[in-house]
Amino acid sequence: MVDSGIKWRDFPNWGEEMFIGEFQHSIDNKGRLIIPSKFRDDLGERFVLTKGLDNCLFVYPILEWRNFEEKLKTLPLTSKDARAFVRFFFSGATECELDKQGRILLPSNLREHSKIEKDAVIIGVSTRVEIWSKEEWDKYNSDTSMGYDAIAEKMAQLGI
Amino acid sequence: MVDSGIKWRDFPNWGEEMFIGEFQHSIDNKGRLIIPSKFRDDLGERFVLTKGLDNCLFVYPILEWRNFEEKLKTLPLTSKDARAFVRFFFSGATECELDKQGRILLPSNLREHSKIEKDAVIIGVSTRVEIWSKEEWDKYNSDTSMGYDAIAEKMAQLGI
DNA sequence: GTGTATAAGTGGTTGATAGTGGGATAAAGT
DNA sequence: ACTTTATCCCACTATCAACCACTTATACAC
Repeated sequence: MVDSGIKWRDFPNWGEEMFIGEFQHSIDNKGRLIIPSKFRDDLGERFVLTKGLDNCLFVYPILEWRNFEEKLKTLPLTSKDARAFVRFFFSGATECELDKQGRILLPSNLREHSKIEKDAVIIGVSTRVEIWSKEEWDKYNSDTSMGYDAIAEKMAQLGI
Repeated sequence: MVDSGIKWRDFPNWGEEMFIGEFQHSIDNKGRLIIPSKFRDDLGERFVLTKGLDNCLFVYPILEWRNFEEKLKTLPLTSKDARAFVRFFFSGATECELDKQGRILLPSNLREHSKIEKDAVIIGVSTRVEIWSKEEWDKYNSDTSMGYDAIAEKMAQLGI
């Protein structure tokens, strides 16, 4: 087989990327945040950052986002809830690009939403990456930390 | 990542413009408002500005507006609500153009409708752009912000 | 282990562009 | 004609993106 020079990872979200792991980085004084190198290939050159649930930020590869967009577009303009839902995600989204050092610039509205002051935690969650303020992440983990028994029970319920 | 020369726009499903993001600008003393540069290309030189729902203004690229018009036309003339809905959008509509610095002049009836005094928030919402008074946007977000549980539920419904 | 090479992470500088304000000019309304 | 409103153009400033230099961490050979 001739090597075209094109690798599967040149197609963001092509294969079965799965984001895993937890990384800690801090925001520099210009609002830039490093994306861990483990995630860079699978996110691609450009990806979408949006407001997420529980005060974190979601990072989606472009194709994943387009998929999401298409679904949002089908919601009716006449429903008040739908308008709020759609506004939340679209207004909270930014397309971003890595600089040559593998960083992105966090827009101020997203920084506010995620309450990130200085230290951030970046975690891989299956098809997306999430960005948390360290404080919020710690709080979340202590608040919702189920004991291992509880986790095991939940897993059993889900048939794992 | 190695640049394979393959760009995202080479993929199908690129075409349609999608507005995303949140920007904040103020109206100058001549009543002019900056349209964020990210939106300018997709809006084109001339576009349609009209009254929107929830006390904001809608901005549609010409093509999207025609689309929207077609949908409005299909509404039954026999329904009182439908007639009001149609009048609302048509009567508020103005075609406008950017000046060379990328600004528009807000007609006074629309300025009144949106209650914009000084600070405005411009957000991308899928196929349209919305213009809010900062006060109204903040109020909207605190009043109607759906809880994360509600958002999560909606996401689940959409299969995201 | 130690030393070296490579990659990842950090910080600052600079040039380009977007945003902002205002004066001059033109068009429109009275 | 005169006032008002809108458009054009220029100058200034803030912000962002590209670039460069350096430090720290990781991988690998010996």
